[in-house]
Amino acid sequence: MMTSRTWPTAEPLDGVFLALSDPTRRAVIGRLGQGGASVSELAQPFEMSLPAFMKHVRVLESCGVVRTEKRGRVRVCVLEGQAISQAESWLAQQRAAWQAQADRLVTYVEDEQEGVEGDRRRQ
Amino acid sequence: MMTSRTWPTAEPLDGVFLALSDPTRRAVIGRLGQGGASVSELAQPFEMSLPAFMKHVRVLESCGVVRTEKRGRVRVCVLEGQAISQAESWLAQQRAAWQAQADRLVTYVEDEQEGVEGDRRRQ
DNA sequence: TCTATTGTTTACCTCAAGGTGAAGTGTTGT
DNA sequence: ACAACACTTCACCTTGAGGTAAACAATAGA
Repeated sequence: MMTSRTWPTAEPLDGVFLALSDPTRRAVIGRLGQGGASVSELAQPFEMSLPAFMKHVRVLESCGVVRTEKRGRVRVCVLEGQAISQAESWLAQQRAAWQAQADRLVTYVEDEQEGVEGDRRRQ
Repeated sequence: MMTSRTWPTAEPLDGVFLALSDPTRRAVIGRLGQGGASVSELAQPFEMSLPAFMKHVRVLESCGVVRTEKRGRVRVCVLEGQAISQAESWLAQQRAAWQAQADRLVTYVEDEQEGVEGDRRRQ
């Protein structure tokens, strides 16, 4: 229940990745990649009540993936590239570290293999 | 309550991003970037019961981010690069689309601005 | 063989996520 | 003025995520 934790809860990436974990919200992001849109415009493809859909918008907004602004009675939503970029570069870093380590492993195994082959030749 | 949905629930990315939304699990991924480790080795830095930690491992495993294997009494965990790569490229795609559209917008505004300046010159 | 180590299972708790319907608020267009 | 529109708020429900404690394997090492 997170009574005591080594790191402060709710780091920025928590929210971004949580937001990305829902297909509705990923679809919204995809749509907003083509340009801004109103809430009802965004909601149109989904079989879901408006209040439910608004929650998704709020989730996207509160983690900084989407910025919204009220113009008259319509709320306009636009993508905010920075949050997505941060998530992307975290992933890139992890993959790079993993790849580097995997390469070292392969090199090590190849060296071992050479050793074995050497032994075989020596037989 | 997801009684009816346009897309099938539980797409692969759902699980991966959900897994990434927890700081404990991100830390585990970071650790596994340096190479494989046993569960208790991984759990050591965390103030958390072992069963609780095992759940995190299972989450990482069931979405394909981590592969585990039982050797004797110890369960060895290793990173599986593919799942992370897929998440990464989804994000890269979204950012690219957003950037392309943002660039088009800037171009459009610049053209408008030139028009205005032209009008100003004509005054 | 006995004991410590390393998980694993079980039962349980709490809270937040994602959804609903119904009623309310503020704008816009006629 | 007033009807239609585009949210917004409210009260509520169900499920799953993340955590606990305690008891139960199964393997490794002395």
